[in-house]
Amino acid sequence: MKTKPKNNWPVDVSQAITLQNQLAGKVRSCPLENEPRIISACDVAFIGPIRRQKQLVAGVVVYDSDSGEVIERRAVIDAVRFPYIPGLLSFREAPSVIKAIALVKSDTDVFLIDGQGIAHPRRFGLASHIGVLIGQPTIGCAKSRLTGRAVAELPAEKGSAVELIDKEQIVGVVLRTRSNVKPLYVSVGNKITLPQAVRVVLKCTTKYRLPDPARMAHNYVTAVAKGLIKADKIYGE
DNA sequence: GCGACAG
DNA sequence: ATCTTGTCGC
Repeated sequence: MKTKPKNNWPVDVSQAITLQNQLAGKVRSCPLENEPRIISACDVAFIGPIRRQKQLVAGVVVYDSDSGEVIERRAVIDAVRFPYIPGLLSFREAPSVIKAIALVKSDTDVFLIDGQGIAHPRRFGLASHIGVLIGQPTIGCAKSRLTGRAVAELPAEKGSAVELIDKEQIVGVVLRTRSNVKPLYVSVGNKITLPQAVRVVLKCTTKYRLPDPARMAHNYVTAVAKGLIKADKIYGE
C-alpha cells in the first residue's frame, strides 16, 4: 500500500512555535525566474455564527494577469482544528488551504496569500508556511500589521511604499494600493524577492484596495460559506 | 506587569 | 474571521 503524503500539524502552542523556528530555515527569497502571469489567490471564510464556527471554507482562484480572467477556482470545506492566536495563524488556516490548492489543475506562477510572509516574529507567517510546504513561490499580502514598523511616513498616493523593519531587518513593505486608503502589508512568502512581490501585487491591483485575484478569492469563499456556491470537496464533519 | 496582536 | 445600518466622500 502507498504512503499518504501527510503533514504533522501540532495541537500544542509550544510545539507550533518550535516547528515555525525549524521550518523558517527553509524559506528562500530567490528571484522568480520568468515574469509571473498566472497568479493564484487563496483565502478562507468561516461558516456559521461567531460562536459555532466549527467549519471553514478554503478556496483558490487562479487568475490570468494578462487577460484579467479567472482560469479556475476550487474550494473545500474543512473542520476548524486550531484557535486563532496571533503569530500562529497558519496552524488554523494552512492545512485547509493546502487541500484546496491540491485540487487545482492549472499551473501557477505565484500564490497570493491573505496574511504575512516573513513579516512575522519568527519570520514564518502563513504565506511562508504554505510556500515551504508546497515548494512554490508565495507572496504575503496582509490587510494589517503583525510585527515591525514602517521606516517612514507613507505618502497618500497609490503606488507608494515604505520598508517594514523588525529587529534591524527589512521584513516587508507597507504598500499603498489605492490613494487615501489604508495600506497593505506585503512580504516575501517563499521563492520570490520583495521587489518582485510588490510588483506582482501592484500589477493585479486595479480599482480596489485588494489585488483583483485576492478580492475574487475573498468573494468566492464567502459565497461558499453562505451556501450560495458548492464546495468541490468536504473534509471536516 | 503592560501593551501589541495576520485572520 | 464574523455580526451589523446608515452615512460620508469621490
